[in-house]
Amino acid sequence: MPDAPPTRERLIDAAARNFRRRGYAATGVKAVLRESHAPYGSLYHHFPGGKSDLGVAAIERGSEEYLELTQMYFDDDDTPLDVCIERFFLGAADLLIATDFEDACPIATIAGEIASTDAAMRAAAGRAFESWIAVVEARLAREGITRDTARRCAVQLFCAIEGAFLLARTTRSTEPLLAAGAGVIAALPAT
Amino acid sequence: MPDAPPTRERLIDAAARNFRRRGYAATGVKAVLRESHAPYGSLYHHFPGGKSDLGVAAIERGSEEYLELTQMYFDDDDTPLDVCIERFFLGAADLLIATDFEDACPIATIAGEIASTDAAMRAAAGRAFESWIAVVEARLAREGITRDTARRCAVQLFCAIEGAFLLARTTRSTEPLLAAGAGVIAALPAT
DNA sequence: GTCTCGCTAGATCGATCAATCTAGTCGCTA
DNA sequence: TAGCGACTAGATTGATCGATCTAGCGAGAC
Repeated sequence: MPDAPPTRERLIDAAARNFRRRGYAATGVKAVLRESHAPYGSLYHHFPGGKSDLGVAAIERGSEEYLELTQMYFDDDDTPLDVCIERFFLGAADLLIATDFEDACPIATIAGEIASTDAAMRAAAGRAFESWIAVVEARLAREGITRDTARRCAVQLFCAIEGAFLLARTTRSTEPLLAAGAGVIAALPAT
Repeated sequence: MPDAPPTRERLIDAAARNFRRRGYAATGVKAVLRESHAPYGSLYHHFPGGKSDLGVAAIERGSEEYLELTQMYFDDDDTPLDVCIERFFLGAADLLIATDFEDACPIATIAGEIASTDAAMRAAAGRAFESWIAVVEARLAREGITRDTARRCAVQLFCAIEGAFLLARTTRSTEPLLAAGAGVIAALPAT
């Protein structure tokens, strides 16, 4: 494997994109293969567990992407907390507009589908949420907010944005993202 | 159409249950037919548009169910608003526990799957959310909260609970529901 | 050189998919 | 009782599903 984007990466890319937009069950492995210009053999070489393994990899890929995005917004302690939150939700709204309400959370659609049916994928999605929450929780702690409250506010923030993504994609409006962001800021403990 | 629970109702029941838990794409019409003890002919007689028509009906069924639930919590003006909200989220947590994290929002899983692929179902899900929001918005208005703020808080509440449902099912924990509920109460305008 | 092995390649498999089809049953009206 | 429309019944269709299979490529080891 010299340098170019290798087959395994192309497979995960195509899978993640399709799973996020169309859903896990609705996306056939053949479509993923076609998009990534890979044959059957490659898929089952890199992912012996088949579609489910590919799903886990796609979730982990999305998890890392969104973790970096979250860090970008919340690890900058020079920006006031409420501004970080506002920008986080506004950025999400911009992304939705830019992709015609197709790309929102990279793992939400999959997570909803397989929460009750695939333990491995469910666990991967759970780890993703926890890693994102940890970033915001740490920032809140740095603001001097107590441990329990920081945790609660961080969890609340991701509940708010995930729900807002769902309502926004469903109603084709960014209103939910704006309302949810404002709500999270309003619920911060008084400093 | 006389009175008894006819085939059409059994079809919608089975479809709604399966779509909500396993997802729309992952549920075959054959499974729905089997569970509702109905033959192919009946499905395409009652739902000429096939699976998609059945999906719309399942969303509308779920929409009505959850509308009634929301009204049960928020139309009682004798109970203080924050208590209504707390009970709403606690009730959701109880439901998740009781169903081993299978039954949450009746339309969330479907909505996430088809938001970018099926206009009719997406519109039905959008109408559902709007109808639920209207109930809470009206209650907030009755509390003397200004029109804009009432709307924002109502939207925020459903963002919070939908996101909390997703995180709760994914992490198999009711913590997100408790955190989200507390957040919505904390974000209410001071009275 | 030639052997090995990571990887590509795609034909092929049985199962299952949503949907269509013809046939038949039942209750109502005339 | 004859006829009609609403509904049930399920065999069948072609497409597509995820997965397995054998075959071969190409670069490094020795």
